[in-house]
Amino acid sequence: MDYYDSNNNLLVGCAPGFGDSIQIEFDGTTVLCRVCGDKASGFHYGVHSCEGCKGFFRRSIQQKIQYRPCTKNQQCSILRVNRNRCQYCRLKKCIAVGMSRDAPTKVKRRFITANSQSGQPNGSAAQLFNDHDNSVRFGRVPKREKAKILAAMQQSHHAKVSERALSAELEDTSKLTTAVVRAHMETCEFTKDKVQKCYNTAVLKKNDISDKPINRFNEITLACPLNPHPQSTTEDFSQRFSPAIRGVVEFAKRLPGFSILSQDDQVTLLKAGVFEILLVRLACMFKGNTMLCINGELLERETISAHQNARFLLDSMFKFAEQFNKLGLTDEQIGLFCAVVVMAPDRPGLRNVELVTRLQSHVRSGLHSLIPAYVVQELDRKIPDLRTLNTLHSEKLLAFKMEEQGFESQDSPMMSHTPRSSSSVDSLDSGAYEQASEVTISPRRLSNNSSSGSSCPYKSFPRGLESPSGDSGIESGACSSPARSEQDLLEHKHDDMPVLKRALQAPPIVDNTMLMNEAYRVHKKFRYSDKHNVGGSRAGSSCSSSPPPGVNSPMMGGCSPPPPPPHQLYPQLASALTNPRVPDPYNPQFKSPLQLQHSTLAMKLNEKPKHMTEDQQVTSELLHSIIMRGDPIQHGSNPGSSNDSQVPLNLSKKIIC
Amino acid sequence: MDYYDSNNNLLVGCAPGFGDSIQIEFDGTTVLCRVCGDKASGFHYGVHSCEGCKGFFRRSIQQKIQYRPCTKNQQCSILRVNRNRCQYCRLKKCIAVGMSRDAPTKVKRRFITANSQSGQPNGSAAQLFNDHDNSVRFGRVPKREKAKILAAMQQSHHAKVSERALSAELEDTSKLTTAVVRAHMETCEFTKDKVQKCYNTAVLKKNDISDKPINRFNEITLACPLNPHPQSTTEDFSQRFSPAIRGVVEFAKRLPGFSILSQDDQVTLLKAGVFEILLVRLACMFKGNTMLCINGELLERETISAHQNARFLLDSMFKFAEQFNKLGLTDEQIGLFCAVVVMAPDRPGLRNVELVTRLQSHVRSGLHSLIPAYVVQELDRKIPDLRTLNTLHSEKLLAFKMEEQGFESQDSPMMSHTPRSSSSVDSLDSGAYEQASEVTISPRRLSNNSSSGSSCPYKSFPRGLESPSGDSGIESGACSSPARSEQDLLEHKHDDMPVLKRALQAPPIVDNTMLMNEAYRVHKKFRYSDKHNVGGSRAGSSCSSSPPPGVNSPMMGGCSPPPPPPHQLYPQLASALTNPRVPDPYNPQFKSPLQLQHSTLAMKLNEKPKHMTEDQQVTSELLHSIIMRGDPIQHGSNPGSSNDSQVPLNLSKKIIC
DNA sequence: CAACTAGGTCACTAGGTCAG
DNA sequence: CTGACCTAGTGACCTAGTTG
Repeated sequence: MDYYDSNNNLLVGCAPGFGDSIQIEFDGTTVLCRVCGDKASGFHYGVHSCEGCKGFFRRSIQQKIQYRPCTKNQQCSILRVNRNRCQYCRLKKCIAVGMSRDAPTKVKRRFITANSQSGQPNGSAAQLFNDHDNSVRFGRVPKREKAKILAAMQQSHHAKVSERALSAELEDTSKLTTAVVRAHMETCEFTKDKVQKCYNTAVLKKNDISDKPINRFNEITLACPLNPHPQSTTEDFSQRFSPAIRGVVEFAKRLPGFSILSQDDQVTLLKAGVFEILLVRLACMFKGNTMLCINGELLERETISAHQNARFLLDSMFKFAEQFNKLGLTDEQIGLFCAVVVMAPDRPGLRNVELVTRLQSHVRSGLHSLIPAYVVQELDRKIPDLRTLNTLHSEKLLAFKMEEQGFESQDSPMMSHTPRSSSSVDSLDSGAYEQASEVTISPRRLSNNSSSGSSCPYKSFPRGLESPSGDSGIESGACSSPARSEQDLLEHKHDDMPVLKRALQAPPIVDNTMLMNEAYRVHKKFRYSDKHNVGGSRAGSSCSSSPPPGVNSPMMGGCSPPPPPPHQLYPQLASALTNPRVPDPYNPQFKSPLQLQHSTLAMKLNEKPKHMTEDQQVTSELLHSIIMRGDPIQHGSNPGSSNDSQVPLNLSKKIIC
Repeated sequence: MDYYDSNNNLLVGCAPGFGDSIQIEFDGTTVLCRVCGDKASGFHYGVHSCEGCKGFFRRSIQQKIQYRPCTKNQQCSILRVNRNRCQYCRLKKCIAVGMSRDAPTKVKRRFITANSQSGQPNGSAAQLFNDHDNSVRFGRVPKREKAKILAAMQQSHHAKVSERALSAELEDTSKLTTAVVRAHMETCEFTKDKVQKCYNTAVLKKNDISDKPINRFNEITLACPLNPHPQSTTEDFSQRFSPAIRGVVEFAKRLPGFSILSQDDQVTLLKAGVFEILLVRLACMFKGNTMLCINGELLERETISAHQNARFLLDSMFKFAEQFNKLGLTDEQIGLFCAVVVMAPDRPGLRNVELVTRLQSHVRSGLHSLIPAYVVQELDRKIPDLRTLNTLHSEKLLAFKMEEQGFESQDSPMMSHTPRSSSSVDSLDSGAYEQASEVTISPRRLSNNSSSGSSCPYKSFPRGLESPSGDSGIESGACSSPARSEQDLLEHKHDDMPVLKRALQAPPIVDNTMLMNEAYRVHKKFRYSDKHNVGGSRAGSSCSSSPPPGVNSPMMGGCSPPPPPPHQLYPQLASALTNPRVPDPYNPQFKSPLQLQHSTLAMKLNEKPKHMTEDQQVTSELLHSIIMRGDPIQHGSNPGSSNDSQVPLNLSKKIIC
């Protein structure tokens, strides 16, 4: 019982008739504060928040308090238990989640701009600007909104139910193992056989190419996702990189239990783990001193002219791959290991640590069933290495960004002249808190000391910052720093549509309306009163564009998040994340999906703007753009909806071989 | 009058709507510091504490002070008068009682894990995790919580009232004697007649067995609770051992006045005294050079191949039994003597020493009424022997643990890789105080010097520690060290549900709301202000989910601890401790009681995590596991609720004869 | 009106201070 | 170093005012 009551927060976008961006978090029965995760007492300053954060924000803006800047990395996680530790970050978070005295959500405007710039003023994104979204709302809660929340809560409850159902699956190790392995095989383009095929071809190619100028090599090399130094044609680069990432995302999604995590946590895990998984998956692309590029070309280690410091990263990767390959794992075993890596309960910012811990332990037992103990130990020892590489990779990306400025955010001019200054929070320009964006960045440089792979590079970085002191569990044994870097991988600035999260969420479930009773339990708000229009007549009518709650398909499709209303809101990654259980009925017509994708992506970012320094943000941006930019996927056909993962396979095939 | 004014601390879990783990201690009118027992000034760092401990803890964590390790046994009792003697232990205590800068209650998580690992995700322990548990709390105290405290204080007041009522009983020596004797007869399986019966049978058996291989003997022998070296099948061992312990616990509970002690003190007395009582009770099992095992087999002293040093213990026990039996006490007299042993005011860690002293003196006068003075003197001389044996026993258990590592804590992986390092406090992993858990253990080895049985072996142990200096009464004449070892008999790590304590506590009492006025008397906080909404209109309405204070049954049932919410929270020992006045209405359905028992047990431990060195913890763990592991008791049937102690009798019968 | 929220209030606590 | 006292917040409740 406790099993299901533990805070299994679900974050759902509630978008019945309008494509607004209100996010609600539940712990199953109660609406949670978007800032700190405490029980929300209502909708304050445009955001569901608790009394504490409400009061804090009120005081902050009333007295225009300039909190003294965070002494850490301005990335403190804000949770109920520690929300009073750092006022700076708390306010930042408040703003980040959209709190504002009146202002309708800032980000929306941006979207228009970005959209029109992309040369497609005609879209059906019109609904986007209907917004009754998260601006301050007085008075009685509109029925529609209530219905939304109810629906969302039902969905949340559904998650609980499915978690229950899942528990059986989890307990059955062999079943679990099968599921994980299948997820891996179906989403990974770098399985032994596939790679071998490419390899054979590649060797030939290599000979063909060898007479071409060295530049050619570089170009190719850099396109490899493992190389942090993308060439100038970022488009191309990301185009190749993206499917691999999508594969990872898809993999995670198919892991038993993953979908039960709150979307917040799903995103956190993905952001933190995607590169690590990629590393593991791509390990088999390294052989001796050669590296098989995802475009099918084989390169020698020496010929890869890595950018200065990148050499160290490259060497580390070769070393890692070599050692990893030495283990001689089968694809099945690799898959399970990847699952363990994804389900890392020590990623900073995780809300439901306990659940992730449990999930990981299940996967781990699956791993144990497939691998002798000593090998498992070996694998465990690889995890710190992965994290280090993860960090290094982020560092490299950052360095690249620093030097080349090659990545142009398509933002408002404000962005471009202070490319690294603004925190992930856009609303900083909403008045009182410019200071937050004025913090200068001391670009982190990678020291050449080749610290052993299992050390924590973060800790030795010259930052001029206090060493993180026992705050959010960052220093909890394993070095979790890379998670921080990667964490906001998908983060961006334009918009705050929670596409990722929304895409992740399961279809709402009917019934169980009495959940509403429990929402805002403490505050008796949003309490579901059955005397009112529940499954009812009135609700349906007032929610003309959005069906009534409690009704099944149309209602769920309309009033609650999943089958998403705005037609072009689910491009690639988003759709990659879309829950397979939600068939995507939306029209696949897209023109120049690039920009749209961008803004789309952007949406989810704003939703998870925690714990990142400015430079990390830059990294994040770049990665993000890499992920999103090029990936000319057919929208509408939901890659996750088919069990045999046709889409990813096809796509990957185009690229890999 | 002073009688009732003396600090009769009551520790109550206050859990109205949620099964949290906040503990509050009262001296009847004032909230006390959980660390030192001084008057609390408020709820600091998640714990009711005084200004001193608050400041001390603050400085400690702010400056990350590493206090130099306790020169004694790291088990100093922390009281107001001596709290400044040992910073190390003070901080340890602070952490132990749950002080933390943020960290929501550490241990809670564990329970989930342990529980789910046991393969029963569906339980009804749901309420456990609703928590607004003891994490830092700012701002105004919620009404609900205030109500809880009020209720708890009422209960405390009730205790005073009942103590008053009890005083009559205590004053009437004959009545008291009757009650004690009855308690003994009803809970002891080793009364003369019963033993004699077994003895007769056993002699025959012995002859049957005598031709069996020596191993057989060992096996049997080792299963005896008096032998500290359990055989590999701990399950079996503990299965036999456990009922006897339960009998002792039940005995204590039935002692007039015992229930009036704070649960803290009840636990302290029980932990310290259970083995000594057992020794007394089992003395009649020794006859000449033979020992009747609880499984009904008779063994000769020489045939018992005791583990090296255990020989000494065994010899000591034989010697003790011989001398004790020589006194030729009746069961009645033995019962009274046992009562005197339990009510030992010199157990370290006792809060209400004075009350225990008083209770003991009453019992003692009962003893005097039954036994000639010179015999009483003889008995008094036995007490130091008992303590020595207690110590030896603990030592043996420890040694066993050291050698065999046979006892595996079923904890989270984190626990397993540092099996003995973490103190009983789980919150150590909450960040700032790793140091406390990093104390290295110098495994205590039993020296071979066979110091005479009546000396205090503790003092001669090579520990490299300073000799204890007048701190907690440790060297007050009798060697009370065994108490220390035994003290955390019930201690464990998973959880912090104060089941034991809660189980011990009496049902809440109504009325007398003005007690609130007195709480936090010095600090004018929590002062009950009748001008405000007390029994009042508004309060009632605003406290919709929790009934208004001052109202009778529902309020008490809901807002205050005793009728405990989580169904599976009262397994065996816990239920053994359950106050008989609270019939246990909870469903007896249990799956795999082992784990549950374990975690259950675990709960209460964390609540009493004081004064033990790491090795003692190990001992404790083992003992604990012994007690809890095997004891397939039917839950739901409260052993304490029936006056004739059916359950213990039945159980014991299974084992004894 | 009923259902909500911004803002005010003031019971509370983390942290700082400084005599002891 | 300790702990009684102080200050600057914090957040649980309330009220006035807003909206459906």
